Amino acid sequence: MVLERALAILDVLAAAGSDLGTNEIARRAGVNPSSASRLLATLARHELVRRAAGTGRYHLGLRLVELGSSALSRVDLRDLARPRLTALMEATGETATLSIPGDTTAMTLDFVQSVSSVRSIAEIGRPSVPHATAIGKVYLSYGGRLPGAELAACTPRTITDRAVLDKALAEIRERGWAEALEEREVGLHAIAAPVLDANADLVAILGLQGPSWRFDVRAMRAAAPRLIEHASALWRGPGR
Amino acid sequence: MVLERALAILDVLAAAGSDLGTNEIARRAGVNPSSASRLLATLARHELVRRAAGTGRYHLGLRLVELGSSALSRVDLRDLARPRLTALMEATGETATLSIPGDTTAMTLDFVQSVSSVRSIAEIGRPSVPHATAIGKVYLSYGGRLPGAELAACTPRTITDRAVLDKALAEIRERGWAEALEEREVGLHAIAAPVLDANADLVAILGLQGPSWRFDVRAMRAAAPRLIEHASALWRGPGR
DNA sequence: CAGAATCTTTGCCATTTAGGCAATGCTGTT
DNA sequence: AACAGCATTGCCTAAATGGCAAAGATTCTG
Repeated sequence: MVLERALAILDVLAAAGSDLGTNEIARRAGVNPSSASRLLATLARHELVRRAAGTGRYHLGLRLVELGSSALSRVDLRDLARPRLTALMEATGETATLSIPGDTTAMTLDFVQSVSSVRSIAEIGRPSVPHATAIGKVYLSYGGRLPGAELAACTPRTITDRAVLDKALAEIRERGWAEALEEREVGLHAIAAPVLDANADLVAILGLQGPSWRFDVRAMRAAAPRLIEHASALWRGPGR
Repeated sequence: MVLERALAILDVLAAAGSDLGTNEIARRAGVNPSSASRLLATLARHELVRRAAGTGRYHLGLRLVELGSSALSRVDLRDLARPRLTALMEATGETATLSIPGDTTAMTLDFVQSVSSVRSIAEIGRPSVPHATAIGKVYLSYGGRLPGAELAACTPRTITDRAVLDKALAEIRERGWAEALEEREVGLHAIAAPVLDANADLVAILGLQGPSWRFDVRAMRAAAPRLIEHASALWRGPGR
């Protein structure tokens, strides 16, 4: 039970943009201030959180950077995928991403940013919105479960109907790649393709994303075969 | 108490190179297997750890990547330092690093890798050995505390005598930069300089490192003024 | 292929520990 | 200067924990 609370506190701090005080944390995490105080003291002792020198407010600690980095480094997939991400970015001019499936969503592991001055941003450690992104739809198509029943609308074009989504997922399985047209963010287009292992289990997802005016439907369709090629080659990749 | 155990488990998993089973984790973390089993179940529920599909063994989970990334992003110092790291790397040809001080050591936040084929490796989220690295010595010189009394020898050239170290630290404070000559790793030379805020508190550390045959004492001395310049300019940097 | 040896999980129970309340000491604001 | 909000600490009860032991599952070995 204490773990849950500690986790809630960490989540609150992760979600907060700025440093927070004990009471504020307690309120947002739904725990008693006294519990928060004690938990924070323990967390601080292990540097999972850190209090700012002057204000006494808390933010996430460096130990988490260490643990996160350790969780990342386990996945040597990144080393294998790096050259492919670069190749994809150079071929299309758009940002290429590598994600891996988790229990509830897929998460960005690595990316190669577009060199264009107008580029779409990617961030390591950012989870996908399963039903509203190309990566997320690949995740759902190949075994990912959708926890909640309701589909939140991120933009006017987000798929919010379960039946429509299921149909799209089936299509993706057939075609081998997914697209998302301004479904998570207005002005952002993306495609994604699964990396499957010998058992046809989903081990990773390659994605491409760019501004909708440049990375339009034609560009997406044109890039898809190359994306699929790299994705399917990734598993067989060097040494594996 | 449960938090400590959970942390111990995470540490074990972070340290382990490969996935581990419940018993093995319990043994290494010094907890009862039954406790480990229950703790792991809780941790897995929150995706702090994840069990491999086939084997049932555990490794660190993606949530940690998210939290670590969140802890990192808080520090917009990276954005400020990026161009300086690049400039330093281009001027010297060696790997430039940005670290920030924690409670017990300094940690690498960002780096720009040398373009030379022979380059020294850097890694985000790696803590410094305080007494055996240039970065660590800057950390100690400007307020960092040294927890343990004993100084472990990483190489034959590591400073293991407390008095010698104290003298070196005093010198660093005077001179404004630190050096490490194969003290953490044979064949690796490094220098580092503090980034101080208005109160002369240590907010970050810039470092340069390279192979000893190329980044020799002369090259280090030559690079030092430029490093100091960037480090002291960083705090005043754009917008701040 | 069978027996053995681990490994993993779960029920059980005494003990420890956590969590809420309330009180105290602080900090910063009007 | 008074006050409101914040952070911390005793205290006590209730609940979660951790060790033991046993059962189920899996793997190794002969």
